[in-house]
Amino acid sequence: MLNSSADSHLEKGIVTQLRGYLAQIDLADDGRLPPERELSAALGVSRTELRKALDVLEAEGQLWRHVGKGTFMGSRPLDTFADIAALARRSNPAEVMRARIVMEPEICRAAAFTATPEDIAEMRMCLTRSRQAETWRQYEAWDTRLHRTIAEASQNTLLLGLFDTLNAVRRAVTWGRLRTEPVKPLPDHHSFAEHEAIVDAIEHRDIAAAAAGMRAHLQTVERKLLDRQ
Amino acid sequence: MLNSSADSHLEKGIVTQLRGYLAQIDLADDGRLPPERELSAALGVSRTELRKALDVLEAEGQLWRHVGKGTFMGSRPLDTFADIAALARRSNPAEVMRARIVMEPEICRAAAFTATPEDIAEMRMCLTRSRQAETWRQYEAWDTRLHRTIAEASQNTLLLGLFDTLNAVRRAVTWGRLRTEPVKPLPDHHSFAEHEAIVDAIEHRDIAAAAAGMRAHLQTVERKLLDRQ
DNA sequence: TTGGATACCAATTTTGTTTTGGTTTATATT
DNA sequence: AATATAAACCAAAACAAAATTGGTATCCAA
Repeated sequence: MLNSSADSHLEKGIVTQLRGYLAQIDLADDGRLPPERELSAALGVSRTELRKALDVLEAEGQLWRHVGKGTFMGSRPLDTFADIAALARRSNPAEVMRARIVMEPEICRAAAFTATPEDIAEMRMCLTRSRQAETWRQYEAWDTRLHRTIAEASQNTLLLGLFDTLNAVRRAVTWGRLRTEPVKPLPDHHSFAEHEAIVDAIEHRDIAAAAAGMRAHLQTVERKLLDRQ
Repeated sequence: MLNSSADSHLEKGIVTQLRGYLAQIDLADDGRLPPERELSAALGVSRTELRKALDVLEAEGQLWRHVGKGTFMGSRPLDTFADIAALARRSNPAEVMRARIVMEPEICRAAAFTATPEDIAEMRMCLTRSRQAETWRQYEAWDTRLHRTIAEASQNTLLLGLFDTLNAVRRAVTWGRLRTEPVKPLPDHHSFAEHEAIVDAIEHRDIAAAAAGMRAHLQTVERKLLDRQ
């Protein structure tokens, strides 16, 4: 009654039966299909045979499975590493600057639309404090706060969240050589004028100038950083 | 509400008592101090009075509190919400589209520089598969994969990480209205031609066209999304 | 040897309970 | 009248217990 060809035919039969079943049911929003125990009962096959059929479909890339989670149609979601530490480990200062140059000018453009007088007042305070800074640490604190205030002013919580993530990675990334420079920021430090140009542009609702100013500023930072001045 | 001198003297007494207590105990390494109910008993003060004293210290920035968590010494950690769920809760579809329009065109520009032939081959496969899609679910899977392949091709792990974060938020955000559209993507769906224009630009190393194509594509998506209904 | 039923495992999700800061209300107390 | 106290209640968060789920091994039968 049974031979090898009949066996494979039987298995293929279950696979096609499963294919039909999957095509007919409309699965949940996340593409999850019933647990194996239910599915085997619904199809009238043993769990062992069902799993063989699922193995085939998984090998074809039509579905993916995970213990405790379930079985899902489509391709396995790629491991999205939102973990700051993991990101910082794989990244480097050059990438951080690239990412800043991608994101911050556009965030700044949005901020020029939506910044409130309070936002701008806080930006101006950051400018003043950063000029008064007695140490590089203080300067960086006010610089960081200025950039974040601009991101806040965009009034887009998602962009702000992405900015924060980027910032956290920036802090976590290993920068190798550090401030060998003069102990305190000199009055003619390039950032001062650039920062003021940016805030001016935001205050005057000059969208293009705001974005361009931020881009120019970050490119200067990048150049100073990578060229070793 | 103003206090008489006698009242403020009393309250200050509790505040100083609390200060002494906090100086003497060695708190856990997370800076957490005992719950209010314990603390009030330990100090022999009613919870109401203790809370007034804690209000003072909190206003001074010496500690911060959060329901369910507890009371902690030091300054409240800057709420850098890299947490996807928290981000999704505060965000909305409009912000997601804005953020995509900010990030993806620039990522696409970078990809046009650095994409390998293998990257481009995978993009082309995504194009083909998305055209063959029999359901919206399948289409979206290949659409998502195309966009991520482009992000991968930028060869910037940080930008890729930010892209993944954005994508995770996109999936988690509540979209309200759902597919009322035809059961499967029609052959003249706008995305097909737009996607192909983007991949063509990347393949020909046309940096500007790649960025512009992606921007145009996402703006079309945004328009379709927000205008209708 | 093959297939089926069963039990078990570890990862994960779901559910329920406890804890915690915040708030209100009734009752003394002065 | 003003205010402190105690108690109860709330929602957010943490914590713990239970139920699911894919993966695997075992035993049994055909």
